[in-house]
Amino acid sequence: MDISVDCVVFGFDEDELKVLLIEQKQPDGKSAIKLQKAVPGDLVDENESLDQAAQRILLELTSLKGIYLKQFHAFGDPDRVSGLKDRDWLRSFRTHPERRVITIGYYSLVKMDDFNPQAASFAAKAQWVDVYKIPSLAFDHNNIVDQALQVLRHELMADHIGFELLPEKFTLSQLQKLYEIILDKKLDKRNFRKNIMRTDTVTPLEEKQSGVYHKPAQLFKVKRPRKTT
Amino acid sequence: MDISVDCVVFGFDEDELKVLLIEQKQPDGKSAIKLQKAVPGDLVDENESLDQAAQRILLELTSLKGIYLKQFHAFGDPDRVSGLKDRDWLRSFRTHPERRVITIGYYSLVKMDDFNPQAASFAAKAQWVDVYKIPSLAFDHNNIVDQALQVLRHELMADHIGFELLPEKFTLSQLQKLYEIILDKKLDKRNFRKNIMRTDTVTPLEEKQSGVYHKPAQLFKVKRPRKTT
DNA sequence: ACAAAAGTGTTGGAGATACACCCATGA
DNA sequence: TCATGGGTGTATCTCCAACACTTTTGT
Repeated sequence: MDISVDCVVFGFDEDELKVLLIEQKQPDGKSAIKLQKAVPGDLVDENESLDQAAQRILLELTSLKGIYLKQFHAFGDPDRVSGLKDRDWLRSFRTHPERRVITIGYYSLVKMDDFNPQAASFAAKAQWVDVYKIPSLAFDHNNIVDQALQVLRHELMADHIGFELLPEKFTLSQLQKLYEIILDKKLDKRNFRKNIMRTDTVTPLEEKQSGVYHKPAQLFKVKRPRKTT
Repeated sequence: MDISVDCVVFGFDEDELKVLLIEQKQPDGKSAIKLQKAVPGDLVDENESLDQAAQRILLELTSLKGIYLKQFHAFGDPDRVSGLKDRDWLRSFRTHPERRVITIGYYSLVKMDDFNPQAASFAAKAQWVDVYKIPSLAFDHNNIVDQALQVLRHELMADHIGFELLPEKFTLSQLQKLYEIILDKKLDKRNFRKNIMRTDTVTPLEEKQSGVYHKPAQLFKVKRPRKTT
């Protein structure tokens, strides 16, 4: 049996919660394979831990280190790879195409700001897709993304990890919008601010927004160093 | 690489929260191997899902079906099997002793009442151990048990799964004691009862305790059918 | 009658919710 | 000066914590 790791990478662009999807790689020489979109993932190497494998995948794809990354579930149905297109792809791409693959799901939070500069280098193979408009994906990846989103919602409330998706400097309105989009419901502005302040994870900078067409907002940064798994 | 499933089986005996431990099997013919205690587990078969593997292990060991069972974490450090004794055991017992093994951790809740009748058949190889007095275990099983306990505490509060550890009929005092032992802190009797009643998961039976040396307690049963994963 | 656990309500404080107006800026 | 989002406080209610005495049974 083979073990792989799949990473559901979340990003946020002021307006939408996004997931990073790749096109499956085109096997050399063959071109008759129908490619599908998928979540980035790879087989675990002989000498790396699961966490390391997830980091490696993320690093190869985004050139970013020290990103929030967390294991959330193992997917091991014998028929999780059952689609015809999935099997075609495996046959032309894997050294052991018939081997069963069990995958460990990770989810990851990246600041799209840090990310975009690098985008050109892999733009052809990776793209951000609105989490609420995900197309049909390879293997059982739709299921994996769904579960990742559930876990993200839960951990957002429990551990206030939302900052991981925002730039270093952010306004409370941006933060609130992030919460609203992830949780998919509206929040009260005053109560939201009280709550965030009470968690004591955020400090105001000596700096305000500029160049906006309305009263400029106070900028904040995260207080405590953030966890990286 | 091989995949195994390990089950941390919790039980409750009115007084202590217990974990089911087995002695590692003695390989035929060889007797120089030092055996250690471990959590029950086995390699995943070619055609079963992870959940099925966990159920199979539990069934073989306890003859019980329909038990609460939940995946909680994958353990995949390349050196999670590093002890000398662990390697000795693998060498004499596994067909591919040097293969790396990644294990998926499950935890399970059983009613020790249902369980005890069968005990004789495997008493030699399995035993209940107080979760707060666990000896040194094989592989990384101490770590696995610790994490299972953390998850159990969390899910007890979130989903009120405590009933799974009690007999069909139970008193509120038993239930409270269970919570106190799992959470490792005392609870207020009146507040506890209010809380449980508010969850609306429990109904009184037309029956009371008997044969006790004090005021007999009302017996309750679970209201909603319990989940089995 | 006594020992042992069962059962039962109230009060005070903290946290959650609901809600509306003035402010600073760029156009 | 106007349009736009930024920023702020209070009243109410619900939830949680603290706390002590009476009841029923077996011995």
